[in-house]
Amino acid sequence: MAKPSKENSPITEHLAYLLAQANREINRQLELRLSKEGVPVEQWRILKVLSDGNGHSMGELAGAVLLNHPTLTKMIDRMVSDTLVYRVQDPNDRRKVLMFISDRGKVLCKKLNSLAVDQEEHILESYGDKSTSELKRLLENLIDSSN
Amino acid sequence: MAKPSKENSPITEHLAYLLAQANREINRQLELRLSKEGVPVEQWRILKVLSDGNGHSMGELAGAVLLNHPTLTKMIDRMVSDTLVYRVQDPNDRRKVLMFISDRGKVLCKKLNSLAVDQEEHILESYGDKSTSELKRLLENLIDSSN
DNA sequence: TTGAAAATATTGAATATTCAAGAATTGAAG
DNA sequence: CTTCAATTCTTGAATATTCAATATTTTCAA
Repeated sequence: MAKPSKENSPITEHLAYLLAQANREINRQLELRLSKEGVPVEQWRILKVLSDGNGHSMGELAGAVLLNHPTLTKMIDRMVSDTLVYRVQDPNDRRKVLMFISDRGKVLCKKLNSLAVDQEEHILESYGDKSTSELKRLLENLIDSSN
Repeated sequence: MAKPSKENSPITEHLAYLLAQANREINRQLELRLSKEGVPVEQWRILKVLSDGNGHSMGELAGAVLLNHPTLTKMIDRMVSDTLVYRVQDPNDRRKVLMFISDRGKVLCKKLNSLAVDQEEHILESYGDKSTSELKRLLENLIDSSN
């Protein structure tokens, strides 16, 4: 009897693959909803983080919304053109730029939040309340243990 | 006392966000290992799927390795240049192209598999055996329930 | 205080991905 | 049969992302 070796196990059994697959699917669904407002998922993330009303530096934002620094800069450029957010130089550290959400951004963010909540509720229905919260817990732990 | 409304919950509590964050982190780690052989994660996936020795059509492959069709075509072009894989027209349906792994591809795939297994073992150590298998199970269910 | 190193954000060129259109083949209805 | 729609893959142009280099400001040690 051959020993079961991980090297030969199908890709569908790798955690990295399962995460990628699940992420792709859930993200696709969310994308579909947000496209009603013509906004990519990343912009929703940005608006949501900024909607606490505080100024957030680019570096901080990049980490929070899971984007590389230059990618974020260019996305913010577009959002500034659309007057959803605006830049202010940090008075305490002039290397930094603080990002703020505009009134127009707040209005859009509300609409997007409700579309996103729609999706979460759809997941709860088909996947179950218990599984969902258990999955969230495990993901949080995984993220913590990876730092 | 204000009602706790999902619309205002921080982004870190959304399943879509947790999945994206976990995926990004685990993928980053895997990327780091595979970079030892100078191979992107997607190419490892392709080689792994093809390493069953059978021919796989482009459409089938695209689904299995989580890539859009045109993106896969261009990645396969590179891998053909590197003689890791090769194309054969499907004799039963000449619209299709069957992809096969080459001997060189097989050798590379073995090295990559062992790097990937290293990572899985590293996760098992820091995150735990039980959590990992439970997380995998939940992810599989989520994926199933999304179809 | 000054000068070198570190931190922060942006830019431009190189790469990669995506969208829409095209080419080839098959299926199937009339 | 034949023609028209559907399937499969590729291509080219438009977009987006990334890498490396740059500019600015701050920090901190000498």
